[in-house]
Amino acid sequence: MLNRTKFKHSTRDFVYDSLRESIMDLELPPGAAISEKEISEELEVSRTPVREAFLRLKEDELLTVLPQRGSFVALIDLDHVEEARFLREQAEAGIIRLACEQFSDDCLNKLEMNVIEQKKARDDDDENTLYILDKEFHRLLAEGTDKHRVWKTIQKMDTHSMRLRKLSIELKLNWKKLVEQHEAMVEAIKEKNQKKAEDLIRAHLALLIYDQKALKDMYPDYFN
Amino acid sequence: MLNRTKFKHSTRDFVYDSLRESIMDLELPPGAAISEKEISEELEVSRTPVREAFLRLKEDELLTVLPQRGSFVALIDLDHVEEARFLREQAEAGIIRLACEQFSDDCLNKLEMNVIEQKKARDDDDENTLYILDKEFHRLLAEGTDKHRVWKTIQKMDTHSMRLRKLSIELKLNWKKLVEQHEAMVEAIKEKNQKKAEDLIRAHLALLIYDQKALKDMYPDYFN
DNA sequence: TCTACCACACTACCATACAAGTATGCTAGT
DNA sequence: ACTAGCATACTTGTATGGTAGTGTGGTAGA
Repeated sequence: MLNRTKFKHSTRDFVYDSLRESIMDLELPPGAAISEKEISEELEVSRTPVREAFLRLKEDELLTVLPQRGSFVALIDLDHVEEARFLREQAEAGIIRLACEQFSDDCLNKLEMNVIEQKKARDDDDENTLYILDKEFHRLLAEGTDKHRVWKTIQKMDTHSMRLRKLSIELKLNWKKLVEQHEAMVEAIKEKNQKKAEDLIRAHLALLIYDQKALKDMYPDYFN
Repeated sequence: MLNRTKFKHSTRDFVYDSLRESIMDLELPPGAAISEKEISEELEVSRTPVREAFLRLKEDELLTVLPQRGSFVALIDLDHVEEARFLREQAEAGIIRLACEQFSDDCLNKLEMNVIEQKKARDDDDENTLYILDKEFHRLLAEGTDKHRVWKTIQKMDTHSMRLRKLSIELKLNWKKLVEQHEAMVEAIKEKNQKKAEDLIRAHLALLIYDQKALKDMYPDYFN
């Protein structure tokens, strides 16, 4: 559980971050009923900031609010997952083409450093670090091409997909291949080979389509 | 001014829609200071739904909230405008490629009907209708490829761009060319020619980069 | 005249009270 | 036994009071 005092932000943000984290960790599973009052007592704040956090989560499609009835953690929507993946693929394809044109040496360096760390983590079988570095790699691409908001938008849509992934504990991503792909992308950017870079990143993101059907059979109550 | 009774939705939505419309129409110009109390008195509702509407507008980057100081209509951010256009271009390029693969006859019909109406409006010099039909055309592409959320996301990012456009009263879009492009796109989809369709829509969206510098010089206070 | 300080008005933030809609289970009547 | 209907305990929606932080203008003092 998060600690309120750790946040320099508002109570509202504290509640929002707490709930979002709980939902993402599936500590609050899809379909779970939560009420403003219950959460406010649990976090020892009043209903107002809780309510405001609820509204934000509703905007994020992470909470379904039924007036006078109750609020429920949103079920995982596979259409949502696919749309998020689709938008991400299109956006990142465009971003990496831009990167080939305008990436600064500084940005390129950061990217290369990141890949080096990825290799290290891969050799250490440190999947957690790899997960973080992978995310960071794509963020660097977006930041380096001045597409901060695009990145934020993509991340915001990626929530259902992230929960799906969390669901699949046994999911064994092929990290070796992922790291190689990242390395190849950096090469393509250095060569300013737009076509190659775009093809690489599209293939890369296609790997994120893992077996949804099996998961849906295993946890039918979590899907809509 | 909107009328509250027209809304079957909540007071919160009424306030949100009212404010959003005012901001988009530049009735509330960029930089304008508004307060919860002021709006609540104006719309004759309590501060709570106003506050909740403020928070949503903040999420949309349409309102800058400074705690204990005040809330201000967000200045137009040209970086924001470009990022929105960029994301839209990437997304719609992907969508139209999909449309070439999987568009149903029904969707294609709707699209053709839309273009016919566009031609009529063009011949009548009815720019307002053309504006709506243009928007509808792109929405049909997204809906027909089951990318409703992608469309919603793009629209949500398009707010700064829409205000910029509103600012340029004298902006004379070349509707004749736009309609022809739309027609050509439908042709490309019918031919299932992905490359042609994609090239067309990218060129189409590039037309939306109009003279930002002149506008910024004309209304320096509206930009950041 | 200039400056330091303070009172005041204003803000958004949070807590709480009340209103209104909904689901559920008990009870009275058949 | 069964059902209609109401009491009740929930829910979210709205209203309002109080708190703490911020900017400003006036004033007292040098």
